[in-house]
Amino acid sequence: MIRRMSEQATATPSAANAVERSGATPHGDAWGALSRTHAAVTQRLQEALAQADFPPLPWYEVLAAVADAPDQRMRMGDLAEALVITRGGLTKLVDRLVKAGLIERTFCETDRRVSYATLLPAGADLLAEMRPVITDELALAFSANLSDRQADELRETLDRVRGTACGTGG
Amino acid sequence: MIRRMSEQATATPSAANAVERSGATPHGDAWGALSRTHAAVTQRLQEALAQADFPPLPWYEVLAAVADAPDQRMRMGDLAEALVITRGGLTKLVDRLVKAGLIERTFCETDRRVSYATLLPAGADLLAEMRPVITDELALAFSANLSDRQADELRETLDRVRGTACGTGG
DNA sequence: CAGATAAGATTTCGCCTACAACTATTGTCC
DNA sequence: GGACAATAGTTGTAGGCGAAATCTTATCTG
Repeated sequence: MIRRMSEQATATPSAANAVERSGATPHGDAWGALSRTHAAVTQRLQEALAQADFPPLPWYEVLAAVADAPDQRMRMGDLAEALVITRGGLTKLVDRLVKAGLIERTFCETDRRVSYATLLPAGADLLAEMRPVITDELALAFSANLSDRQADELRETLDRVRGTACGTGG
Repeated sequence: MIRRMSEQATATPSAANAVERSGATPHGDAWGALSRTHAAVTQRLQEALAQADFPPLPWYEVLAAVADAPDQRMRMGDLAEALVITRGGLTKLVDRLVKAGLIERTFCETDRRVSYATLLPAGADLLAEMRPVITDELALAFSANLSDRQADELRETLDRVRGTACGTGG
């Protein structure tokens, strides 16, 4: 592990004094703000859900995504991509929701490889209860500070960044 | 678990048809963009580090934070807050870095409760190697799409949101 | 139609993180 | 000065997530 350490650790000790501060660049700062803001808001959402005795945030994300999809169902792969988690992780996440009776697995008849996560009434009802909690917290964090116009600009800016982060090859 | 389900699931079945789309609000959209962008960029950074045979992203964050601190050392609690992780989690994260010889634990003589994570030369050198990888990826994602001025505005906007998310009590 | 290749999903495994309980030190109040 | 609360870190435990291997089904090719 860390093969480069033994190579360079003693080779360039002067580097220790020449460390550039990452915060020196506007982009590094922007990334730091993005990262910390995401963490802070996520924490808030999780706390709010826990306090109301609701399931954790990933459950909400699954329910919300599936509910917004046509026929209130989504292919596992698409759902994983939407939540930005791996398919393996999603499989088990969906397992828990199925066990809780919130969604069910349905299967495609034309292509028997694909399976859907399909919303159940209990899931829709729970989602309806959870949404206000999330919405209120987001309103507190965003609406309180940003006009609708600003929020929209923020969204657009972030989407642009994400587009590059996803599309452009490394 | 999920006590509210049994209460409401059958009580308000009509809610299933009255689900509001979270994407309908500008703030919900902004949050979605923030969340997905963070995930996408994080993934990029992790991949870039792994591809260069470097330690994972949290290690970089520790090294960067400590390197930027006065005397290149930070109290555990402050470090945990800076990284937005729990103190317990940080203890073990620091354990790994100590074991790898990148940082060391030092202690405060005036208050013997506090311990510092202190940068070692090997850590500084490794950081110097890792920084370009991170910087390049961030430049790709941010500089390519945003002017310095836009990046700065983005940072300010996010900080404002974060301020509310942290400060306002829930 | 048989074999090869690709795509979708699941399973196995191990690491990492949060949560809660615990220890040790410091501060406060009477 | 001693009891109690508060603060700083660590530890023990459980659970979630990612990486890679596996299994099944589709599709392509001769």
